[in-house]
Amino acid sequence: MYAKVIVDISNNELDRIFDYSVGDLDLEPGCRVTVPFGAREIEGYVMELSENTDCPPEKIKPISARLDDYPVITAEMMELMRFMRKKYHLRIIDVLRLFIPSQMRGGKVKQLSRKSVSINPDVCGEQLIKPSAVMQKNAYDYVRERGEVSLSELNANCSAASVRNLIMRGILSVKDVEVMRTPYNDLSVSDMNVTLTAEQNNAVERISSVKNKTVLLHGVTGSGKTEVYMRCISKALEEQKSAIMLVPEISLTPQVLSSFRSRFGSRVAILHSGLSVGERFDEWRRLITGEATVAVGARSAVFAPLKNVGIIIIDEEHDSSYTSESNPRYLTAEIAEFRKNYWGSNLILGSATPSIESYYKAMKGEYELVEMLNRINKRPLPDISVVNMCNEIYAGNNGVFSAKLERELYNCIGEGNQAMIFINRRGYSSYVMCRACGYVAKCEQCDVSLVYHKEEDALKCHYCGNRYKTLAVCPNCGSEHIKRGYSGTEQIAEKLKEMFPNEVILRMDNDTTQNKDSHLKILREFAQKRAKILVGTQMIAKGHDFPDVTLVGIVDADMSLHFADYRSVERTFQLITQVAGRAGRNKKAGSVVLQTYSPNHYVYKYAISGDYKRFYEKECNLREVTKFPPFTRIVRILVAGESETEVAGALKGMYEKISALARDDKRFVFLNYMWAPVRLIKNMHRAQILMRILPEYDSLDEIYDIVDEYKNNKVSIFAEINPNNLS
DNA sequence: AGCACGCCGACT
DNA sequence: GTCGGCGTGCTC
Repeated sequence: MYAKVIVDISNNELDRIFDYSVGDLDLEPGCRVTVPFGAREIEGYVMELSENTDCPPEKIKPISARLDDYPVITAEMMELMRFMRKKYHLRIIDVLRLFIPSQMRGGKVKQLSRKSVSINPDVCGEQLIKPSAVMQKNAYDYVRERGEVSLSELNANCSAASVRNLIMRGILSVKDVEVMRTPYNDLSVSDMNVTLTAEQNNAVERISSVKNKTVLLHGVTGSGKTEVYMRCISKALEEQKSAIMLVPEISLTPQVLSSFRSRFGSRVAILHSGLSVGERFDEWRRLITGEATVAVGARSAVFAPLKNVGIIIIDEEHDSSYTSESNPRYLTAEIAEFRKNYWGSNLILGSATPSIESYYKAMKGEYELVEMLNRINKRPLPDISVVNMCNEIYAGNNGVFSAKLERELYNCIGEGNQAMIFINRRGYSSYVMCRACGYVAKCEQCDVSLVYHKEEDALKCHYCGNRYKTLAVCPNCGSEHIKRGYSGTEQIAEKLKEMFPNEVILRMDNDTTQNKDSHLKILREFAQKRAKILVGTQMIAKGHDFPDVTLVGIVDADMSLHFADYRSVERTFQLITQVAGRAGRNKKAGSVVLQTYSPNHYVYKYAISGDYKRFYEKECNLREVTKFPPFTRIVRILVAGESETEVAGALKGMYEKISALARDDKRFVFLNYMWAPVRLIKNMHRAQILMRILPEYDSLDEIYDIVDEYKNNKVSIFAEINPNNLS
């Protein structure tokens, strides 16, 4: 018998089966094993067992050992692997690595076990313990009264020497009991006996009345989607099925987790990056063993090793964290779709601002559309006012705040309320420039301007992370007139400090949230009202409810609008809706001040009135006319390499072959090659081919084949579909 | 990936 | 004379 093994090394040459002889090992497909490979011993996965091999017999070596007592890759995951391999053109091992906790590989984490002591029923203890051995009798009684105790507890309460003696004589028996490190186990249980609104009820009914469907749940902010999700999960559990619930990484707060814990107790397993390695491993194992049947987590939890999945939920469906940015790129919704089909369950995509692509599918009937358009308790939407920043400049105001926002800030803080100031990106107006000669500080290895970080007093490259000393004089002309910008959040925090010298101002962005839970800490501080104003990037838009926030300022709504990305308008709509939703969550009315240099852009009109449908129609029409997704697929092939000529050569070669594909048809709406917008990163020259393909040409195999042909050790090439950013 | 095998420069 | 530089080739 031969085992077809994939070795745990991510390399194109090794992305194939190696045959090993099984010997008398007990193996199944999906087992993790160790095998001799060349001169070393490595881990691998059994793909299948077969009586046949194409390999010359003298080359075949035996499997060294089986690693776990259960197959780590289930039959479903084997199929999913094949699906992803084909769809995203990934290596087998890169997909398999997504399926199991990384710390499991290489034997890094061990199962945590504890010695448990009980009375050995086969030995008559009472008679064996001499009446004089008081300490032994004590220990024996201690165990008898409790039935089973941990060895450490027993040793702490009784004489350790006597315990050892009793164990040695077999009067007490010891066994290893596995301990699960369950995160957030100490969270308080809250009562959740809420009655559903008619709309919520209708949503639950609609969802449970369909089978093997994807449901787009369009529910405005505050319409109570979470409760709907929970009811659907309950229904799945009642049918002895399991459930997967995905949320954006940033909103995996203790609040969210505790509400799931209190509803479903220990049946919930939590998977996310904040857990310790041991916790993550144990949560994963609770799922694969069936001990837990509800998986809650960020993107990667879509691979939760559950059987009999009854429902999959993707909350905030439009969120960009569902597309993996690096290495194995995949779309979470497509994975969920596969698993939904595999188990014949339902998939719910929930959002207040669905992505244009998803809503388009709902309109075409590919998805079921379920709507919840009313807020619970009929809370009014906050009042959004748009300020034209061009007028401010006319009026001589060059500051970051408009007169209106400044006035409202004073009012809000004066009345003892809280305010949030939202800014679109970090590194805003933060490049370093010499005013005498116009020199701009750039990274030595990347083709980008450096960003001044005030707290570190250093210049940093946002692409490679290199740090540089702050410039005292211009390296070009020697002038001392160097303008050091601030990052956007820093600049605003400073301005607010001037306005409110006695108030604490919190700042939250990529720089202040380097540590694991610093972002939760900042939000908690704000929730406890230890600060009146919170300044931050996207990350302040999600997660918490702050009942005392009555004012939200959006300083630069345009920033995402004029991005060179077809999704920039819908992102802006989503952002405004989400940020505005932070104001007036409670009884107090909220107001939103939105500052922009393009006040007449249609996105603001629809965002202010909260009219998603009209916005969708407008945006979708535009996409159809301009031939952007969902009416085409954008493919970007990025070539990077040390040698400029090698990069250019591969680029041209691929471009010609790809153009030839369209000789007999009109599949490309657009096809061209160019240098990447950021031409140099870490000393690697970067160039790209961009194309937009009509959806009827659904296979990208030909393009992938061309890409493979040009890959070598001089240039790295990868293809990306509908990329999120084009740097 | 990583380790072995293999063929040319500066050292006890 | 040998120690060791890292180029390329293979791993069931």
